[in-house]
Amino acid sequence: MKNLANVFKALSDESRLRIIHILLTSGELCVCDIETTMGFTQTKVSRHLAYLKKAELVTERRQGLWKLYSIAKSKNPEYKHVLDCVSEIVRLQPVAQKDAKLLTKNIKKGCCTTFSVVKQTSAAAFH
Amino acid sequence: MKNLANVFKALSDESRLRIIHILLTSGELCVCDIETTMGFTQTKVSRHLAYLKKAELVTERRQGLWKLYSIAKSKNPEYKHVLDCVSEIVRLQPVAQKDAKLLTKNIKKGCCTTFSVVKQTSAAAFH
DNA sequence: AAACTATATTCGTCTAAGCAAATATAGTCT
DNA sequence: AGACTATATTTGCTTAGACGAATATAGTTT
Repeated sequence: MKNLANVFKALSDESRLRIIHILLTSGELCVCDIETTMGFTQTKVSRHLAYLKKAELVTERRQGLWKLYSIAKSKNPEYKHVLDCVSEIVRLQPVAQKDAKLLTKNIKKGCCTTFSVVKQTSAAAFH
Repeated sequence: MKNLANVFKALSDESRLRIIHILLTSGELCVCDIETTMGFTQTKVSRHLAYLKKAELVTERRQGLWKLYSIAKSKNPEYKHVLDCVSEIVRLQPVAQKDAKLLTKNIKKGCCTTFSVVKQTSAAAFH
């Protein structure tokens, strides 16, 4: 129960809801992509991601110099259900739609240029 | 979006989740029933109910000396959906099941004796 | 090794919110 | 009106958390 309360606490902040939304729509992102998309400072994004990770809503993997964050797959189907509800709601919010647009624009022009290269290289390496 | 964050903030406390759960299972309760069921002080229950009311998760109506609280019907179907998910999850928590047992016991033996009478009388008055 | 880059953590400050004890309010009953 | 009862609010205290600025860490490149 306490755990459930903690999950909601993690969701009780507009910045974190927006981060969750863009991670849901994009799959996986590095910190600086989130920074530029949301117009937040590095500290702020990093702190919120740490909070989400602690609540086990998000996981991270290292890719060279970058850390790639994505939505955590919960073992608990109930939590997954809640997360789905949340994303349904968040998706409809005006700020979230603005974020989504900015995100695709950033990705198209390669906001994280250096990383894009790495990404392609490493993706190629898997084949 | 801020509103959504506020809803989650209201859900981010174990005491409030328990209150929501017993309101979901019981329909409508006065403050002292919640007090005795949960073993909380009057101040504590009242404060949390005020918080839930502010978040529009709960409504209240006066019945003589008592105030009866119940889960608010949201106009927004999305929120209702979230609430449903929440109750599904909360229902499975051990504390919630203990609460549920205590609640039925309290209601059976008429924890709010004076009110039970009023309730019957007023119920009778409707026919 | 040293410079560099992406991300994390610490520090100092401010606000929100949790709690119990005490007090206030609003209905009810005599 | 005055005693009484259920609920709400205030007070004083303590802790969590949000923020930016500064600093630390860890991996990379030369």
